[in-house]
Amino acid sequence: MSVVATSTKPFDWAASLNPAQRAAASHGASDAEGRFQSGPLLIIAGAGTGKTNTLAHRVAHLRLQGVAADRILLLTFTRRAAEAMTRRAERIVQQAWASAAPAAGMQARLGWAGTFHSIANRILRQRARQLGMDPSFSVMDRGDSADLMDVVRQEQGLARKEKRFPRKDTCLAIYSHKVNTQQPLQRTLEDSFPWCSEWADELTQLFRAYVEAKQRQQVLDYDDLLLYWHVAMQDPRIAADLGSQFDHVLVDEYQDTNTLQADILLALKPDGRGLCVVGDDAQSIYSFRAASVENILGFPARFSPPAQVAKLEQNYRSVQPILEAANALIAEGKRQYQKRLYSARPSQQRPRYVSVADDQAQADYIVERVLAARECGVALKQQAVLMRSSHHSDVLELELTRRNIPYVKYGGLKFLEAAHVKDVLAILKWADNPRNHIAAFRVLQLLPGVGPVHANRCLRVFAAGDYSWRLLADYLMPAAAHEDWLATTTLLEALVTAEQWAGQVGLVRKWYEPHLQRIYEAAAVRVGDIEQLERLSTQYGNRERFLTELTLDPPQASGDLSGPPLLDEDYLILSTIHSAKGQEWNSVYVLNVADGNFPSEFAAGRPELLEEERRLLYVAMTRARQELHLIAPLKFYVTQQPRTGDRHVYGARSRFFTQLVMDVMEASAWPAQPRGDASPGAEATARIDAAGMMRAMWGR
DNA sequence: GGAGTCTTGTTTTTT
DNA sequence: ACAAGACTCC
Repeated sequence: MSVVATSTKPFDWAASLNPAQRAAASHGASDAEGRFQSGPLLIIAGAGTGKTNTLAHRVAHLRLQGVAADRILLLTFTRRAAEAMTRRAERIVQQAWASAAPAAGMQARLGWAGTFHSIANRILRQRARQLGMDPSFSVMDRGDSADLMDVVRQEQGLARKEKRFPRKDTCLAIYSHKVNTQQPLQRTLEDSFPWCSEWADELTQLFRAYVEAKQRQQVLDYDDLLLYWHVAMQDPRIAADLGSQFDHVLVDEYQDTNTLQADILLALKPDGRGLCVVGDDAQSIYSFRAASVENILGFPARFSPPAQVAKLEQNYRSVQPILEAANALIAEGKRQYQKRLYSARPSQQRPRYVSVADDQAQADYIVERVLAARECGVALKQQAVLMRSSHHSDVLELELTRRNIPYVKYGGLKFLEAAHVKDVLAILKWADNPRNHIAAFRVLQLLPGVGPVHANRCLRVFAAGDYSWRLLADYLMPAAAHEDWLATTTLLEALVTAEQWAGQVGLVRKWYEPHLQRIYEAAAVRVGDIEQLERLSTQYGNRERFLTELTLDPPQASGDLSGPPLLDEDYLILSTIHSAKGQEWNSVYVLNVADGNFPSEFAAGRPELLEEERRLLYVAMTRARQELHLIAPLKFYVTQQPRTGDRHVYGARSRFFTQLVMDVMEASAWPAQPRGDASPGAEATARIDAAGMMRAMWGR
């Protein structure tokens, strides 16, 4: 049955789209039986060109052409993006229906929208039996995965080698990179972890044991979600079955997918029919997560005839001078889909390249400009400070706190990484999956007098008793822990037998409070976090969902210690560039634009990484609507040094700022008036800090 | 075997 | 700055 309302009614579903967007959104046609069909499509959507709007319209178009909501699969990079897109599509569909009676039984909400990882989670739970796995598996976050890796690492005696063996986080990063790129381990080591390449054999052994440990405990890490999905797709029957479940598969941020994800898509839609991917190769910034730009560059050629390519170049976000600077920057990059962003919004103000003396001056400059902009009516929320890595804002954060300017920071250390939050989650995870060794191990060591040895012994007995909670309660703990052990097993019993989810976190909080007081100095702040966790928990239907969703979609922001501000409050945005993807603000300030940071010193010497650094800066610049400030400290401090340390480097100008790029910027120094004899005046915009470079030659 | 103290080494970015 | 590991004392 086909439901087509658009042709007969005046409502134009695509009224807000330009011709290029409209073509992309409506790509395809109904066949003789009225079924909407489309060949593979790649939409190259430059920054700010209305990508979300276009994709939402495409979804809406599919719906209006009669494609059922549960036959569309929408894969996005974050949960937030999926929700935004679904909501938008829904609104368009409903507007269309308002002007034409909807067919009975049509519902607007998309059933399958989310990140690759969360969709994998759903599919795997549905089809676990077919894959010989238990549908009640737990999903481990990064921290837990690293801890498990460490346990295995210790067991294998790798920690006590003559020469230093890579640490747990590095091991996990190597493992993850290897499985996501699907290349031989040696290749991963050479390409991305050259300082570990001598350990290939030991790492192979370690990873084998790590995989076995995960299976024993019925836990999956992030990578497993993709890996198991990928494995499932190798089975022709499952692949065909799943492929026919969806008529249309849409993928957002395709430039940041990895080969594993590309293979899953290809197995889902081998001939590309119904497949539509959207992205911008110029914004590919996740190679450390094994994302491969080649996915998007090579997409058309994976099909025959090749996929159609639609290009969106009209930018609706930024004023023209910002785009000129961004275009100039990216034009110097290597392989890419050529495009030139343009905008209808003029401005007399070029992006500013501001030289400042050091970190503190950088913070002062930003505070001054932010407050000035606010006086002119630009809310704090409309301004964002972006940085390469999370700790770059340390000095600025101090200054903001001192001046009472509220802010929220995205990226960097998260809520879930705090020890006390992990403690609370650990006991919930244990109750949810008795075999979860990592969670149990953590819980046991909270008890006074119980360290790794007792914890392990207890867990061995627990496993031998086939994970019987009853037997566990009888386990004899050291005397110091007797009382707390009773409380703990009572709590576990209560959690395991609880009929409903409501109240469980409350029980845990009461149990945990004395431990918290005992373990931590300033417990008050941490109590607040636990309460917040409790509030958060009420939004989920049951324990497993809560734990899984929290792992797959952790809270993004952390404010200062007073907790996240109320929604109606105004606050400044601080964000890593990676977390700023897809966002936009009126004024944008980019921190530490100097060589060694842009590009990062770690990228030096590796051309592909250098290109990614350029794209990273490009992403940062294209977040700005009206005003863009790139701040270049002449001297910036090296991190990871004692409080009194004075290690710093004299930042040469970033190599990305060639003459061509500088020509479309406005260079200045701040403060404008020299503060003293040695402070940089207007001449500080001189191209080279020769003296600094001489010193920098000799290291720190 | 636990817990507290000293020493040493350290690659950003995150689903 | 910070965390992991080694070392020491109970």
